Amino acid sequence: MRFSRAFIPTLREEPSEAEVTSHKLMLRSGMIRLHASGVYSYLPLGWRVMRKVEGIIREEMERIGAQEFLLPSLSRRDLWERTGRWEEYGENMFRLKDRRGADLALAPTHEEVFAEIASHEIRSYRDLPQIWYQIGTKFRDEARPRSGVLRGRQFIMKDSYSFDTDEEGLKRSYELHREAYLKIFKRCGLDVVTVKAHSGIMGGSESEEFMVPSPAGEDKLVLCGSCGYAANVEVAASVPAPSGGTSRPREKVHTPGMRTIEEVSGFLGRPPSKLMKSLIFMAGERPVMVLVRGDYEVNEAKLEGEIGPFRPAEPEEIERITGAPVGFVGPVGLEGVEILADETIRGQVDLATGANLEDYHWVGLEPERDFRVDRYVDVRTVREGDGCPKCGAGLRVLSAIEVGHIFQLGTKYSEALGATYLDEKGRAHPIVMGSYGIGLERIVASVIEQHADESGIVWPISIAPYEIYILPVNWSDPKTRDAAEELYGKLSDGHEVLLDDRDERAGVKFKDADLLGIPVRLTLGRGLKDGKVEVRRRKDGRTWEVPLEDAAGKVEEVLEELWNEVR
RNA sequence: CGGGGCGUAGCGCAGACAGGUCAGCGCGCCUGCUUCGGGAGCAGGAGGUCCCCGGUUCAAAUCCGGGCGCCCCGACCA
Repeated sequence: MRFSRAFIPTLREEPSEAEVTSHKLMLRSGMIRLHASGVYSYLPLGWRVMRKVEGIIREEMERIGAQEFLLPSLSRRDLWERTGRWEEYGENMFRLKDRRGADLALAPTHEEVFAEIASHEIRSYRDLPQIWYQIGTKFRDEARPRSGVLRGRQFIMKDSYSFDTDEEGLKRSYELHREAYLKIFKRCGLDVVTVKAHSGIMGGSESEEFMVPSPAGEDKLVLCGSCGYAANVEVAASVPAPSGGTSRPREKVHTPGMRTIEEVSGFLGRPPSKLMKSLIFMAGERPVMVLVRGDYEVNEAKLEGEIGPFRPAEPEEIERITGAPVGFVGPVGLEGVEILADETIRGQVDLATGANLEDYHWVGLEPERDFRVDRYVDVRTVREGDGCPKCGAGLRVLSAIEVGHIFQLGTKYSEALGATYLDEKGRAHPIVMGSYGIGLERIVASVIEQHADESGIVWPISIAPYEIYILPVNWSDPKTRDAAEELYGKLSDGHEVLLDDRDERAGVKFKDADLLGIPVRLTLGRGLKDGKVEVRRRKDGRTWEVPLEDAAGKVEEVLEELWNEVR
């Protein structure tokens, strides 16, 4: 491609709308433009990268025997009602009506649609297993799109679905995906961490996420540096830091206006770890009190696992249930409400919490001695420095981007949609399903987050929009031009080459070349009078002066090394 | 959905909380000359419904009301 004819609208200044590195660079390099909040147009350069990623994914999916489909984005209401997700997805699903008033959704994912096909077409155990996939557009009306392409309302995903006769088969399909995913990320030049995850609205048992550590990420990842334990903070366990204290009789103290942990802690002169948070949640109509040590937060994903869907109680409800206003509630003497205590409360002495009386707190509390605990559970959010649940070493908490998620769904969808098969004895069983997703633009953005410097993007060779950037310093000089044209012709046979034939100053070309992040640059400039050209590697700036006639060979050599890094 | 910020030329911004002499700056774009290995210099030039609608006023980018859009924090989220 000749730069003079290419549509690559680079920006020399940072667009004010962008915050994170990948977003800024994707705009500046002319990969994308905003169309609406969370909705982007892919310009040629950006689309080239997306297609490279798509190609890698497709190869690895085909390698595990997956077959490509293309399913519709418009989806019938009744299908989603049969699995309960028409309701469950709520505001996050784009909905529309056709001219007859029939309800349709823009599909946010395709479990239902694939499962429905399976329900119609798969009849016998002989038809199984199957792995089906597609690469297509998903729609989710996110409450807050952000970080450019990282959380969009319209995005491209590779989603696949496995269909097996039993759990054992599911595990095999799941493992195939896990390995394929690791290859895909490796080939895209991404370092990922695999973590245990929360299944959420997808349902099912086992689920793992593929995370790219990055400050731009929205997820929190818990990592043990010594044994390798890794989990999403939504499900991570830990050994809490000890809090000490000595047993004493309980005592009611006057704490006028002291409601928050900070206020009570300061007023009573005791650390938050010697306080106890007493929180009221509503699981449907049923109130539940949750107790957790004052220096920890309740983890909503974990709590949902214990009590099902819930919401925090309203202030009026809290007062009705405990007789005290928010900030002064506690478990002592509380009847008719289930009391769950986080493990951080077990065996504690001298805790302080609300006395169910305005302006009063208890101190010196001990669980079971002073208040009832119906169940001990793990519902706290892990903190940096907590002990690893496996080896006890200190845990780290990092931000990360979720680039892939794999689920062992089981029979949730097949049962709801009647997707069954007949076994050898003619008995019907629900098909056992798995579902597996990779976000394409998240891969692209993550790669930029991991591979960029002050000057711009540093593409891994495998997904670079072009492999070689030929930079003739002075395009109006005939000798330079001839040499550039010759190399362009030679290298274009087998490679994707961008020839900067613009009549621009050298500085402009260098800046653009760095910004675009093409892995290998070939500069034709002052050395040319001695028959020399310069080969430069984008990632580390290493350069080689070589005779013009050896240039193509040297480029091939550098490219080969770059390819070796992503194989 | 709560909180905050913003919307003026293609991009980045000033002007507004003192209404008029306020349609501005830098970059980019076009023309010419010079320059030519890290976002050139000089000269000339094009380009704007000041987000939209309504109101106040002799007069509105500026004040008031309503709306739309974008970004950030939080809630939310496979």
